[in-house]
Amino acid sequence: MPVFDIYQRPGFLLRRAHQISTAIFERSCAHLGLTPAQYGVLSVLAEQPGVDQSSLARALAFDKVTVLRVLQGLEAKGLCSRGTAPGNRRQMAVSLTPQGLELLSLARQPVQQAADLLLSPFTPAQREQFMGLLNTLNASLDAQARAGFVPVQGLPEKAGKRLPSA
Amino acid sequence: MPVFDIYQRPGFLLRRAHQISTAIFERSCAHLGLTPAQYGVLSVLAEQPGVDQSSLARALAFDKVTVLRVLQGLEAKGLCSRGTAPGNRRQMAVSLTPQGLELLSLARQPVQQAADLLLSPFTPAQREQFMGLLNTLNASLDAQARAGFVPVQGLPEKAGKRLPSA
DNA sequence: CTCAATTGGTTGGTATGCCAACGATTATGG
DNA sequence: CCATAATCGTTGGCATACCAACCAATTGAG
Repeated sequence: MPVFDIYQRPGFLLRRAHQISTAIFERSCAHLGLTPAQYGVLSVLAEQPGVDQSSLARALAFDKVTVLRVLQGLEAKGLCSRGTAPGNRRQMAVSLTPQGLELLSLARQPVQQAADLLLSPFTPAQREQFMGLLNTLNASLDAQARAGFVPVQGLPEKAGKRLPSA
Repeated sequence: MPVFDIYQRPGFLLRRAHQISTAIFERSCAHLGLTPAQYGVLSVLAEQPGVDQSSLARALAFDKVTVLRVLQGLEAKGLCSRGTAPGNRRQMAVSLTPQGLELLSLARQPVQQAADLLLSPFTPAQREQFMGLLNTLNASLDAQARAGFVPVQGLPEKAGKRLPSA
């Protein structure tokens, strides 16, 4: 009789790893009151000022409702602002406020520390393997996810091809 | 400037992989109306009839409130039953109903198919690597998680031999 | 150009994952 | 033995992740 089989299901291991990951992130950024989702939104806003909510959701593979709620939270804290997009009255143009940009810069270090801690059980070679395997899984099974993913800036490659590099 | 850096944060990749994993699981078990969390609870209940809710939570690394809510859902569907534990009036003894056991047996196949699909992007060697890396990460960073994890029955050779009170 | 299909944002609902706090009960230490 | 600790279940609240449905606006087909 091996170990209780649920403990060797890939889904269970992924759930636990994700649970650990968010705990580490939130502890690193506790002094900033920043969650992983909020950090992701701020990052995209810094890269694409004025994006609409649907594009923002796709850039992070979030549900559009989730993006709406995260934005409402950020807006209440004065970190971003929303307004009807010029040229398309059904879109909302979202941008960082100066405070949002400031907070994002303050977050860089703790976010990096969180990532380092998360990978700390691995050797450098294992880190490469780990990231590579996750990228492979995510790219291959992209279509299985319910939330669409259209990476920002990468000149969305439709299916497969990554690393724009040029 | 490489790819937008958030896309290479391990936390982001883990989040996406977990998102894909749950989507696959729920699609596989949609005809049974079973979520990953519910399947986990049913599995532990089958292994440890009469467990209390806190032990159940620890066996799955769930928050005790999450376990409570999942159990309320399962109870409403007639899949488990709860009652004051004999010998300890503050504990709830939880057990599977015959329907719960039946549903669990019906779930085995789709759950296995979900796991196979999740690992389908990998070669057999990569599957070993992937599971191994996740196990290493989870074991090493166990203390970072907010929800405690006490595996059931597994005789885990990692830190802290548990072996419940006989 | 007009009507149908699609898209963008919102609302409301369910499920998971946390926290803080509470009463009840049990376990511990003096 | 008794006062205090810790534990168990519960409630309420917040954040993420979905779905379904809706309306307003835009896009496309004929």
